[in-house]
Amino acid sequence: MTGAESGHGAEDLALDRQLCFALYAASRAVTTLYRPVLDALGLTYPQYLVLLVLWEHDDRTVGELGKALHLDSGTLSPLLKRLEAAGLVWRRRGVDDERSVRVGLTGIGRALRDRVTEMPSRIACATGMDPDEVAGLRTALTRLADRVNRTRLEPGVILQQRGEPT
Amino acid sequence: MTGAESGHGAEDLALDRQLCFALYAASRAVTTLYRPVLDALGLTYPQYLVLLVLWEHDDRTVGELGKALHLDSGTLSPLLKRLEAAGLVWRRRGVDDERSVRVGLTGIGRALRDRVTEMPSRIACATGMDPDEVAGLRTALTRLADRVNRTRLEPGVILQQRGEPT
DNA sequence: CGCAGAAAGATTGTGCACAACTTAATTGGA
DNA sequence: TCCAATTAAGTTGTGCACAATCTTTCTGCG
Repeated sequence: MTGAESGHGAEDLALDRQLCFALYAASRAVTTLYRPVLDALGLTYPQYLVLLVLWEHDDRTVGELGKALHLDSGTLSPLLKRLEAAGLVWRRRGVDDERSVRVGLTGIGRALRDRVTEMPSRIACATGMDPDEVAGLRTALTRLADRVNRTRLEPGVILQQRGEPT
Repeated sequence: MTGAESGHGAEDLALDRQLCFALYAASRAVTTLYRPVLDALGLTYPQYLVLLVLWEHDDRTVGELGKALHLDSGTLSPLLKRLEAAGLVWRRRGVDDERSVRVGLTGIGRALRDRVTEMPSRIACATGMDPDEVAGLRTALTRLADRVNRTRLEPGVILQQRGEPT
């Protein structure tokens, strides 16, 4: 004991002990890994994620894209405009509901898929983990995100919310 | 088999199978978890990370902070200016080397530490994971980031680099 | 019908990340 | 000694993230 300690949480604030920093650093590292490949395709990483969603299922609203990616229109609207300007997607107002905007792939956008089909295996190789490890880590992260997204911390108190939608 | 498949990577491009997206989503989810608490302190999440480093070891150069956080001066310079403007840190040119800028905590910056000592346990609680799980995930992420940071993907070829500094 | 409230996107403003470039200080030879 | 190369920060420009706000459209209910 070197001096006054408050009795808890004394040295748990070390950067290397924070799960949050490990997540933040790993996420940026993996994004950096994608960068040279995506640069060659004229894509940013978030743009690539949008294309992943559209390659799975075309012609979706901005809101549906946002739900899949956990992004709001403040992020997606300008991003989609850039994808449209690049000729990869089209955007048009919904016919039945003029409030919504539907987004879909152009021929160029659809064709781009063939240029990234090897990315997952290349990334997997770069991680140095075997497929089971990767799947396990992915599952753990997804469960963590799901759990955390149902929790709100008040500035002074811990609150758990929304165990079920009732 | 529904049609022509290139023989590999056919449907591995589903968003929910991407480790990169799980990382990206989990990282943003945890940052969002911190936000209300940090907002009350007038801090952003990257600013909080800088303070974590300084609370561990005061009076460091911008480069040292960058190495700890994997951030460059383009990110840190304006961030540190804002922390300085908020009265939490000081900045001054190095005495021996006028190129470097040393950064340290003010009394206010140091005192702020007492207001976040409970964050790690609150976050741990919000994750719904026991301490061993959290530690295991943190270790896996750190190893992943280390491994990935030693790898460069060429637009068409996989290159492994820097096994050891020789 | 008429209108209050809700819903879907778009816009605005702040603060990262990161690449590319600039400036200033230092270092290491020839 | 001198100067080319290196190093440390800072600056500039682009593109996310996200909060707050705004506009347009739709829905429900009197």
